[in-house]
Amino acid sequence: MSDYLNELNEGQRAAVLYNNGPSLVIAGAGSGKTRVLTYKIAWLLENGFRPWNILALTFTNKAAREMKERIALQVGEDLARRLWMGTFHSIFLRILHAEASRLGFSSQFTIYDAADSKSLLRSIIKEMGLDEKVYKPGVVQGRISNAKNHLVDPAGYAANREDHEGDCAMKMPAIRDIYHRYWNRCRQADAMDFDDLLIYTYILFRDHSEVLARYQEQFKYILVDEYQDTNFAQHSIVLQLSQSQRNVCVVGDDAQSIYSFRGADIDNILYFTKVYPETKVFKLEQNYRSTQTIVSAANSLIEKNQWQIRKEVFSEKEKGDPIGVFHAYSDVEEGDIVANKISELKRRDHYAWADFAILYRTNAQSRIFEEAMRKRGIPYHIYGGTSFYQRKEVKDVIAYFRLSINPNDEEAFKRIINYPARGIGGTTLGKMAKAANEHGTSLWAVLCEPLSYGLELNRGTTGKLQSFKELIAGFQENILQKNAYEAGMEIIQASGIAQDITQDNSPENLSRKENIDELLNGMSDFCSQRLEEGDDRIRLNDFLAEVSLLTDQDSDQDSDSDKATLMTVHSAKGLEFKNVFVVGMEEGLFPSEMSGNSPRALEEERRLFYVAITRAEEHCYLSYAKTRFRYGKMEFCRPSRFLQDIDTRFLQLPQDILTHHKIDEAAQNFRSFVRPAQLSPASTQRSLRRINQTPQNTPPASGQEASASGNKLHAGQLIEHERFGIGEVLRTEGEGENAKATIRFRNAGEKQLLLRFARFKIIV
DNA sequence: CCGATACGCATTTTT
DNA sequence: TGCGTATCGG
Repeated sequence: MSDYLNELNEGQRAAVLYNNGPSLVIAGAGSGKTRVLTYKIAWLLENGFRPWNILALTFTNKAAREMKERIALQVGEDLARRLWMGTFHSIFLRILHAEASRLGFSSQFTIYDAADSKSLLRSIIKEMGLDEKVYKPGVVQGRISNAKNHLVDPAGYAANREDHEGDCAMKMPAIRDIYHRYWNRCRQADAMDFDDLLIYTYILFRDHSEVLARYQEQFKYILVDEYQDTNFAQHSIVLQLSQSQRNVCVVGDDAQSIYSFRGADIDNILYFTKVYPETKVFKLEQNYRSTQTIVSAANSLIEKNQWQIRKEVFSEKEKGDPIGVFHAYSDVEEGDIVANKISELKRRDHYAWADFAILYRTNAQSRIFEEAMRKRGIPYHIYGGTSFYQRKEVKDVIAYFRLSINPNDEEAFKRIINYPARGIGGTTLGKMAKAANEHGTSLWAVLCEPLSYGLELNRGTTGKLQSFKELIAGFQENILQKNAYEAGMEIIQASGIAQDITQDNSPENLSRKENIDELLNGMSDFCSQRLEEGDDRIRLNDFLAEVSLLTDQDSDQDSDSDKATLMTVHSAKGLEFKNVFVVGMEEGLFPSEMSGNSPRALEEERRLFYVAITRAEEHCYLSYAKTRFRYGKMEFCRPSRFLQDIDTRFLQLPQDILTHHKIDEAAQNFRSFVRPAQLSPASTQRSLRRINQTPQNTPPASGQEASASGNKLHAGQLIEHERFGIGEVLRTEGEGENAKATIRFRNAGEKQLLLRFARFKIIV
């Protein structure tokens, strides 16, 4: 028996060793879930299962890659490589490539990304003469995506009264027709969108029992990671595949289900035991990541949810410090406080910058923290800009690749017909699109024989179309003889892209060139890596298949450098940091106002907060601001209701709450609240609640002491500035209109303010 | 066909 | 407020 079993705790070991039918592993945050999965696979490999008999599904390429690496350490490269391990989408793509003909697709079908699919929908909406203001492509896309995630095809959608009534309620009765057209146009283009990879896999198995039987036979053991994030389609396919052998192990944590807006259905995990009544349930409750205080605080929070699988997560690490709560006067001050705290902690406890993360609910919040960090020279790194493969120049190049592999790819066609500019404009394209639609064929077919589709073009245009056609036709013939890198090189040169981006040395062009070079480098790496592994699938179509399911999260760019991390709570899932700051803890922001009064949506927000807190290993801080700029206006904010969900025994309320008390009295705008210093937990809870009852739209220090010219300031006074917070007056100079004061703010440093403009009130 | 200006609109986003 | 798209003028 392998020694690694000794590295597991009792619960983990039981989960690894059980393989007599379905099992559900409820893995609390930080409980060593990945460890269980990897050891379980290692164990299976050592006990008679062949690697190709094991199917392991994840949600991200990164998760799959990391798990593969860890398994390789246990059982060796050779075995690990032969596992069927990957994301739902990539594994199903592999299956669909092999079985495409049964579904009426070619084996080289294109994958439409979200932008392609939106653009196609936009064309369809226009063609149907519908108002784009009413039929917003994004909303329509959401409806269709949702239908597909629930395995509803266009016929099913049209037949479903509920769906249609929903559309009508949104004044979009034609969605079912759009869906129908969209479906056919994708088939016409030999293209599948991300959701199609799931629904077509389901259809394949549903309608071709011999195919299903073959895969059921092959996959003798199925494992699924992050099961709480599966949607109905994914859940259904797992059931299809596991039906006969019933060796399926799903792992997840219902408390971390935060992707319902993308179709994830928490019920899949909550009711898994209803689908397979003989399911053995394992709970991993020991947290190896965080201090006891952090774990207890998180427990006390998630307890408030009603839809969940109860569990007792505990930690045996040290007790640790309470969770610090900060409040700021403005969003800017919040940034200052957090940045200061980071500097202070680093100095005090000798942390690396990379030990810090700032987590926010929305990307829009990042800017303020960036500025605060930059001001202090703290190196940081932001997750979640436009990813590499979404950059225009990269998409353009890839569109050439796509069209060369699949000439029916309409979106690729539209993208490059006039890039680089070759004088084929909207008018011509419009004529072609009209002809293609009327004849139910592709733009490419029209391009090849413009005359037989009755296109009226002048001679110049005909010539331009002809040469574009020849360009692409040339690629189609050539590129499959070459490897991906050579093919890519040729296309970039021959298409005129290379010339277009080297025309001048403008900074944008330089960066575009860099990106294209990076793409080429990636292609070269792709080829050499596959060759090394003895895999000769290194042609352009192979590259495309891989790259279309890749996202930026996968490229671990400058992870080696020591930088603090700024990201949304969503993107922090699965990560951990020594010190975590969860910022913007305000009503309307976190929880988001979009969740309204829907209890289910609110519970998801609470789970999101749970995810945020449980990222922390040693210290966790929460902060909120009283005012915040949103949509160009200053808004008043109340602290998040979630702050009250955490047992105050685990909180360290604002240290300067005394001063705040004074301020609020002085301003007579806020009700005073009990001093927390000498309070029992219960009454502190009450005091926190009082904060929340602060009238929502109370103006701040509405002018009476504000910056009127008669206002005399003198050194030693304490003031509260609208944006910089509390500060002490160091000195004043000048008279009347030119009167200035130098003020040392607690969190914003020293500032010189022209009193005529400064917005503040005097505290003492 | 490209640039400038206007308008409208705004969570979260593993594939 | 600030960006991305829509439309118009050169």
